[in-house]
Amino acid sequence: MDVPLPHLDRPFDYLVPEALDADARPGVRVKVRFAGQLVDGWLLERAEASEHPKLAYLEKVVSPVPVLSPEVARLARAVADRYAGSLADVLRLAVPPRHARAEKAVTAADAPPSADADADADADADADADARAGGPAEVDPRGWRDYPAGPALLRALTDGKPARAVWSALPGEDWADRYADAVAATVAGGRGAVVVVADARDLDRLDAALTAVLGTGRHVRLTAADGPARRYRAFLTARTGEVDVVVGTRAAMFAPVRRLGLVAIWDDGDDLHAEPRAPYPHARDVLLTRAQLGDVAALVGGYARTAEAQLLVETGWAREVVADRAVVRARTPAMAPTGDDPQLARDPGAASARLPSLAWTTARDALRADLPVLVQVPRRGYVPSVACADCRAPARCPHCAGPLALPSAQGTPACRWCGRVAAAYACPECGGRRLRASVTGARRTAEELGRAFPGVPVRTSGREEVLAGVPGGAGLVIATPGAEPVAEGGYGAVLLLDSWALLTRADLRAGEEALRRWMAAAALARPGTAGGRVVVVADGALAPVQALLRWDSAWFAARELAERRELGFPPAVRMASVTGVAEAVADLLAGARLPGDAEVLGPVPAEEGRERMLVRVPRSRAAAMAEALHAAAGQRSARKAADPVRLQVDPLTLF
DNA sequence: ATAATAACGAGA
DNA sequence: CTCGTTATTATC
Repeated sequence: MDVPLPHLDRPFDYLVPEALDADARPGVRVKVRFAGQLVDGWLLERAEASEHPKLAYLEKVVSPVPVLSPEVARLARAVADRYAGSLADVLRLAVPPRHARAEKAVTAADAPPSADADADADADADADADARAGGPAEVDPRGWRDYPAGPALLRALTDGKPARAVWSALPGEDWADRYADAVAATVAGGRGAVVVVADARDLDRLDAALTAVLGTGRHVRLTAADGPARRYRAFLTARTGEVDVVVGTRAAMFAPVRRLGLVAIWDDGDDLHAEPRAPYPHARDVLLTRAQLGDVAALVGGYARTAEAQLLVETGWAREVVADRAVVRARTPAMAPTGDDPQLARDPGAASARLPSLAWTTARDALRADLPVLVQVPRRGYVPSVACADCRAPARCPHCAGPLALPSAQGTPACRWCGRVAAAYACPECGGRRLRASVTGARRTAEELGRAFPGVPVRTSGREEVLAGVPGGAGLVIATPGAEPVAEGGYGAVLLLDSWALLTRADLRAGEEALRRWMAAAALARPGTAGGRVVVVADGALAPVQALLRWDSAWFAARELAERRELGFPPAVRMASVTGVAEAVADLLAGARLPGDAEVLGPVPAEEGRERMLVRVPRSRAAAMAEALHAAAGQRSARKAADPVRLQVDPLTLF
């Protein structure tokens, strides 16, 4: 039933009229009379009989296309259960809104949707038989040879084995090519694949890599950004079994793929992988659930490793695929931190750009060698910098003249470049002591750096315009995190300027996120042996900085996970947040039959007028907690409690 | 939203 | 005890 009310989150039986008998197959959208009105629903299965005494008739079948595959139906139920949500909410995410014209186009071109699209088991058996007969040829492992476990992973994919890998990509790695290899290996074994990436740029890159390996017509891209018609069309192409490889952003995580053999996610730490609509599932977890339910291989990869991925490794659920230290060392650019740089601003050029001296000389040297330089700066609005409230002069660090910024509304201003706290700031222009927030984005930084290096072309890549790539040759590229273009031949230097802003965020994942962004940028530099250098403006003693310098995010993730175990934070435990007005939150928790070892923490203030409580249980109690919260939400919705409560399991931010 | 149903209380 | 009204709850 396509109603989000939690107390109606169960199947209902209907009679099928003679006229609809042929169309009324599992997976079709239907309309039924429910509580007096017509509502949308899903036909989950046909049955001979019903327990229910008086049944109503199905009103109509919206479309004879069984858009909901059995595998996805099962997955959606599991995801709803994990996230204390309703099946209807998950199905809304899993099946894109119907687009009649697109449907007509696909089903007309295709043979009418046949039942054997769902004959997954039989097809699997065939594929397995092929594999045993020594049929599918091994695909060339190419770059996977750099990782000792790589070739075996590809072999397992071709053999249709449910291998599970956590992959730490080397700097400079062409991850899209490696994912294309993994997909090709799966396809060679007669199975399909679903690959999820964070944004459109990553998708374009993966799409191109797949086209190079598989040719055209073997895969389809599925993303909400392509618009409703194209999205639905792509969805149907997969659903009808016309293609069995789907790549996309998180909208693709539920993509129906015939004979699914591999689910993969790239850069699972990117917060774009978290679905913002109820029940807020994370693409990584949806894909892993899918792998678990279906005997499907899973690949979780990134330059940086998340604590969640580390947990997969430590519990033995997945195997790590990492390069040997010698290979890592050979591929890593020369890295240097510049925390307390005594040389600061002595150089006239550095002074004009207000850059730490090491950053400036590194950039200068790369430009002289006719190599491009990447400068990573904070996203506009991400961390507001501050100006004098009286004369509007930008507030500068008394030590290094870097921009001051406020970590939060009530925080003390500190320098974004050297990290020093400016507790007793006084404006050098007018002596004012009050500060106001202002914004210094990538553009401003670009102007300043452009002046420091006259005659060098300056490009910016950020929110408004994201560059996919830049040519080799001397040039400055100013990019916000996640928008760094790939440089032909690699960057000669990468400067990471937003360390302070990243590291001081009051967030459980601040360190992990900083490392993730640094590694994503540093990965675009040439190896140290080819002159590539990375300067991170941060204290070299900090753990995330250490991890970057050694290119060892596995070490950092293990440390991070250990810390979260100690503190009792996800993913070491399962948490749920309950958000709403105070009475509603209290009401829901009072009605929830939580497992005995559940801890209720809070309240912490949330958006205006609301508060947030956290429920924490050991991972073994996760299902029971979700069930209890969902049931409690059901009780509330059944008695039409006025104030809504938002339930989030493993919310991305905890504070 | 709406209909069935339980609960309640006043009057016979 | 019955009838009429109101709260409750299930909705095929």
